[in-house]
Amino acid sequence: MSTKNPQETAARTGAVRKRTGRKSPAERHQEIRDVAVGLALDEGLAAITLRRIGARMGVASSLVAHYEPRIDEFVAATFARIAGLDRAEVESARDGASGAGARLRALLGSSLDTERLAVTAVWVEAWGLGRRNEALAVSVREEMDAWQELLRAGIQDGVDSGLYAVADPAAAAWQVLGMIDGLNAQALVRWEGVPDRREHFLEAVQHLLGARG
Amino acid sequence: MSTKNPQETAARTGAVRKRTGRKSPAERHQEIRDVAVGLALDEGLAAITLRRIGARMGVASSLVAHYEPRIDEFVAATFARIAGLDRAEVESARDGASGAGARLRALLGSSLDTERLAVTAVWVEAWGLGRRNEALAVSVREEMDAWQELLRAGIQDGVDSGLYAVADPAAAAWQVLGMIDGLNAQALVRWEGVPDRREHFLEAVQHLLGARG
DNA sequence: GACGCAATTGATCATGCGATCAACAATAGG
DNA sequence: CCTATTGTTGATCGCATGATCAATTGCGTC
Repeated sequence: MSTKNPQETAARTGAVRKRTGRKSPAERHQEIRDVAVGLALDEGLAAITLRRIGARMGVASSLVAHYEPRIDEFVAATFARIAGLDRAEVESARDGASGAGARLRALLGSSLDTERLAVTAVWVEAWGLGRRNEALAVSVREEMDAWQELLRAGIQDGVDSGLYAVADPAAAAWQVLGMIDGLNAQALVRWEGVPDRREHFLEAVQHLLGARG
Repeated sequence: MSTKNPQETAARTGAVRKRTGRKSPAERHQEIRDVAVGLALDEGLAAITLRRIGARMGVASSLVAHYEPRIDEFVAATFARIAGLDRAEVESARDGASGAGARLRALLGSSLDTERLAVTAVWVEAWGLGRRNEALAVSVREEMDAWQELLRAGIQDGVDSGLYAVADPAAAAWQVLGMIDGLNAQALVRWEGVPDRREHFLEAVQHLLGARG
């Protein structure tokens, strides 16, 4: 870039940027990313198209293409963003508790929160779409790894505290992750008629981890 | 139908039906259904389009449309067929064992069979597509209900035999189904690096059902 | 062996997709 | 104030989808 960023000049001159109209590249790019996240949460990953995003933000589809030239990778990036933010929320729920046992329970409990339904829908769609979008498949695997590590660390803490007796925390983490994904996917289709989801789940995990007492 | 079925006449006259060329409506319709199942297993539910099916069986897409006028319902029906056939296989595995405990183990074990990967892919895609295909969503719910009933009956048998102590077999069945779906979906993305899937799963279920001993 | 029913085809319409590019216009910098 | 940069548009291409329909042709029946 040989010219200075318009925003820098605006800041220097104290000019007020019009909210409508032309925006700085960084601003516009971020707006596109944000709109894509909202669109995916509202209508699914499949709704992420140049035209739908452009329409939602009142802009030509070609402008979206200008900032995101390869839609496949943009879909993958949007999935990663949604999954990452969601995971951060779950981590934050965990950090609200103290003690290895309570922390793991908070983690597991919030992972089954029905508020996460929209996110689960995105996950399920990503599993299916990953079949034909390699970039997305990569993002899905990375995000699953991150979740497994999150669970593994929580389980390991419990083992270190003498709460659990489990030979292979990593394997147990995969097992628990599978249960979380399955139960959430199930809730996506029928959230009714399956009482005590969390209760039974936590109990099953306790057994799985060989909880003492 | 005022005219007799061509096949009846062919049978009477002993004529040999040409494999290529014109076929009886029932024959053609069945062929279309079969091709759709194969296509979905090979390339996913999303591959079920008038043109893809027509191309695979060397026929005009309009002929497929003639027999299956609403593609959404045809996708739903194809999913139901795949899921139903798969479930029948799992039931058959169960019936190869005797005794409530062995039968349930056979059921659960075959449900995690890696040979079912293609079917799992169809399930995952159905969960996602069901969001915009109501007929498919209905089929998915029906098939999930059938699975839950399958598991519930197996668990109930165990309870009746005094093998398990579980207060609510129906709720336990949902729980186990969630675990099956989650672990299978997981295997779809990464079948490697997750050892002892079946082993740990069966163990977790034993605990969940309050197995004696 | 001719007739007529209906299985099958091919063409066509409207829609939506990603991608591309010349042209336009808003804005920063001199 | 004027110019150069560049954010932005609108048009267009090629492709795929579901749907529809008149025309064709294979085949059973009389």
